[in-house]
Amino acid sequence: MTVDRRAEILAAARLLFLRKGYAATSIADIAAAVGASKATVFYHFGTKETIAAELLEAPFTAVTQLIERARTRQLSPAEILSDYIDGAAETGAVFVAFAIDPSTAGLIPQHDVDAACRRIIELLAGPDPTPADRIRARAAFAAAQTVVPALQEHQGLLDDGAREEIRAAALRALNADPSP
Amino acid sequence: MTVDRRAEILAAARLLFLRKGYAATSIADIAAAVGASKATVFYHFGTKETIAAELLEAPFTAVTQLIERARTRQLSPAEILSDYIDGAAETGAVFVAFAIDPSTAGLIPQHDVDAACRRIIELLAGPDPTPADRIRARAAFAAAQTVVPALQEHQGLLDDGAREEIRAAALRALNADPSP
DNA sequence: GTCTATAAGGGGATAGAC
DNA sequence: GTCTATCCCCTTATAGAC
Repeated sequence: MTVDRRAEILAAARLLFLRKGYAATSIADIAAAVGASKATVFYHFGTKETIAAELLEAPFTAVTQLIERARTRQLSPAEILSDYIDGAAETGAVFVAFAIDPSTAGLIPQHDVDAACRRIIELLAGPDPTPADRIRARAAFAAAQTVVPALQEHQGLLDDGAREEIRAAALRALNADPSP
Repeated sequence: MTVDRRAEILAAARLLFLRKGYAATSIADIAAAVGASKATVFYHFGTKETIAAELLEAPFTAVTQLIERARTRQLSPAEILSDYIDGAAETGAVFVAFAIDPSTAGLIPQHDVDAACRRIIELLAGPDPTPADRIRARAAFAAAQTVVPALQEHQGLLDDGAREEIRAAALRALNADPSP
C-alpha cells in the first residue's frame, strides 16, 4: 500500500528543503518525517548529496532543455517565462528552491543551478543588453520564482489562473515598453 | 588602523551569510575571513545567533518603521516599494538575505522577518485583495529582492539608476492596469 | 530492507594562559 | 582581546544483527 520508501524519502526531503533549506535539514529530520531510521535513509541514498541530486535531476533537465529550446528556436521572453513557471509548478518547485537556497551553491557540480539561472536571465535580457535590461530580466525572473510561496499555500499543484497571473506579472516586470 | 574587530566580524559574517546562507556558514568561516580565531569571534559575540541578531537589527527596524509609516500615512505601493529598495540597498541587503535564506526561519523571534514580509505584501496587495492581487503583490516584492544580485555585482552601494530600474520593474509587476 | 549501535568528524561554545 | 586547547553535542556515514 505504501509507496516505496525511496519515493517517500524524496518527497519528505523536498518539503524539508523547501521549508528549512538544504544545510539546515538533517538526515534525522528526513528519517523522522517518513517514520524510519537514519540508516534506512542511508540505505536508499548513500549520501545526503545524493538525495539532493536525485531530487534536482528532472527539474534541472527540464530547465536545461528550456534553455536549449530558447536558444535554438529563439523563444520569446513570454514563452521562456511561461515554460519556466509551468515547469516549476509541475516539478514541485525544486529547481526554484535550489536556486533560492544559498546553502546549495555549488552542491551538485553536474547540475549547476546558478549557471542555468544566469543563462535564463541572459536570454530574457536579450542581445546586447544594457545594465537596465539585465536588471529587468533579473526582476522578471525573480517574479517568476513566486511559484514557491504560491505552491506552499495551495499544498498541491498550481491552478492555471495562478500560473497565468505569475506569468503576466513577470512579463510586465521585464517589459519597460510593451509592444502595441 | 584596523577598524575594530566587532565591525570586521559583522562585515565578514554579512558577506558569508549572503553567499552561503546562515546555516552553511560556520564560526570558523567567519573567524578565517577576519584572520582571527573562533574564540575571538565568541569573545565579541557570545553566540552565532547574536551575530545574526546584531546584523539584522538596523535593517529590521527600518522595515518595521516602513510598515508603520505605510499603515498610518497610507503610503502608495510605489512609495512602499521605493522605500523598501532604498532601505535594502543602504543596509547591505541584510533584511533581504534573511528573508530569502530558508535556514533563518524563526531564528530571531524578536525580529520576525517572515511576518514583516507578509505584512508588506498585504500592504502592496491593498484592501480586500483577490488571489490575483496577492500574487501580484508577491511578484512585485520578489522583484524588489533583486537588490541582492545587483549589490553583489557592484560590490558596493547601488547607484540611483539601478535602484530606479528595480523600483519600476517591481511596480510594473504589481500593477495590472496602471493609473492613466 | 530495516533496525540499533557506533564510529568519525565538524560545529558551537568554554577554560584558561598570555 | 586574543590565542590554544578542549568539551560536547549533533551530523554524516558505516557495521552488523535481524
